[in-house]
Amino acid sequence: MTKIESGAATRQRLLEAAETLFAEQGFEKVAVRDVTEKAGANVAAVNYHFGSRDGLVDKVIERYISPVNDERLARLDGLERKMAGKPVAIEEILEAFVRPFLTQIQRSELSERLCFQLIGRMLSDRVGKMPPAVEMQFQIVAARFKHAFKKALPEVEEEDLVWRMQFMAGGMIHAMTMGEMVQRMTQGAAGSPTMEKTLSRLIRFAAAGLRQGSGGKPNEPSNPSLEEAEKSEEIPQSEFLF
Amino acid sequence: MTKIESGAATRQRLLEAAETLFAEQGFEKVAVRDVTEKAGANVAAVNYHFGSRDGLVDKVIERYISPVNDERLARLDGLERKMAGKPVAIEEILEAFVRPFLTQIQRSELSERLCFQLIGRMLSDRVGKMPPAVEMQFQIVAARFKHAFKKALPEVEEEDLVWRMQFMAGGMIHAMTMGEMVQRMTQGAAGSPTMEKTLSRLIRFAAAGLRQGSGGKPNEPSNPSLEEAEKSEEIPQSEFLF
DNA sequence: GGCATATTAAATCAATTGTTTGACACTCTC
DNA sequence: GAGAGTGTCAAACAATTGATTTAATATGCC
Repeated sequence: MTKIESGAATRQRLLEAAETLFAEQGFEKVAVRDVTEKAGANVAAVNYHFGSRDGLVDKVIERYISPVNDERLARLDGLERKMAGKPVAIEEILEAFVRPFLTQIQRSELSERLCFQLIGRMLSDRVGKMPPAVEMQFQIVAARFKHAFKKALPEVEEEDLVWRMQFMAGGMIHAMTMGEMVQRMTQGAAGSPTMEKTLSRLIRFAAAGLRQGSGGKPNEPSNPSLEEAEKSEEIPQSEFLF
Repeated sequence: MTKIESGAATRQRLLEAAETLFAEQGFEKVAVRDVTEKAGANVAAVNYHFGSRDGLVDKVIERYISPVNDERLARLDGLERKMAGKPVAIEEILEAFVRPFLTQIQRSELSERLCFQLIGRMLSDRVGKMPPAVEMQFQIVAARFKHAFKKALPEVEEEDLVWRMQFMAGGMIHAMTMGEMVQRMTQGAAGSPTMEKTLSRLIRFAAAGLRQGSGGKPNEPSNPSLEEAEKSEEIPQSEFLF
């Protein structure tokens, strides 16, 4: 009687239940039983379908982040092809970097608010614990966008640029994470004109911070004797992540 | 024999052990037993000294955040007194907002890296779960700094300003949280000239983002019919937190 | 129909969790 | 030196955790 729905149905219900619960309570606090109960499945279902609790978490993350990173790269590809060697405008790079999240939010079955929170949690709580495939995606994304920014801002030295990108990413993540803010942002019902406005606000903010007075003098003398000491010592693998 | 050290000694050891463990593993993952074991105390010690596990967490947070907020307000007081009614420069407001964290890092017994991570975790994982006293501090800090920024940027409308401050805070928090980055940042041994440099980088980035082309035209028309609909509907308590 | 496979349900496991208890030791006061 | 007050300790508690096992049941292929 209860088995009319065969195969992937339960798996799908588990994923959706997990997404909601993870968004609401975080990845750590929700128990396997909470997920299976909400999904109307058995406790063993998670372990059967995903191998383990961590397997479920990884799948949820992958389903949400991978399309975003794909779209990021696709958009950047398009921009660079369009410019044919010329540097892409900073605002356009930023849009290619951030807008895919809005695409994902529209694609998701979750409410905007929950979807925001879910992605925000992924980007803040799960740094360094992403599934390997996603981790590799981030590497590529980071490298590609750094390259694009470097081309658009040739006068900014690399270390500076990396930090500015880091601040930019932080602003983006923080805007997603903050519950109150998100609510305020997503109150505007359906099409979310407020979400668009927030996106453009973020882009303007980050663009200004990235170029910092367009030209940008070499950014203060600063004694290079001390800080450059062990520059290329560690900094092994991951460029950085976001 | 083992009881020579009376009273507050164990309490102190518990706090220090907890700080280290929380910094390394996060507030959720470390068990009471981990703390007591590292502190060389009994399992019951945490409940005896702090009432509960949450009590310990709150105390750790309070010890680290309260002095920061106090210094923030004191610095802003000083700046405003100095300017005697005139608006304070954005860079100075930002420094009053961020530098107290560096002060706290120097004050702490933790290594710079761990201290950074600990504060970063507080600001990202524990939003909305701060102890009441700290929560109230944040209210005041947010209001005071918003007022100062508003005065320094009279042409920026309030909602815009709030978002820009939010992005700024996000960049700051993210910079603290990112492990790799922090390591890279704090490699420069003792006096941490790199930390100073990072601070000034953050300030320059945020200042540029906050003012966005100095003057700043009213920031795109944008249809006000849709978004202003339910402006003063919710948004009850906390301004926002960081 | 019948067999192999996939999927569920119920019960159970072992481990870990935060917390509590009651006894014991120490310090200080009267 | 009796006794209150404060810390500490080993032990145990009840609850929850992720995971596994066992048997029953549905599904697909021949």
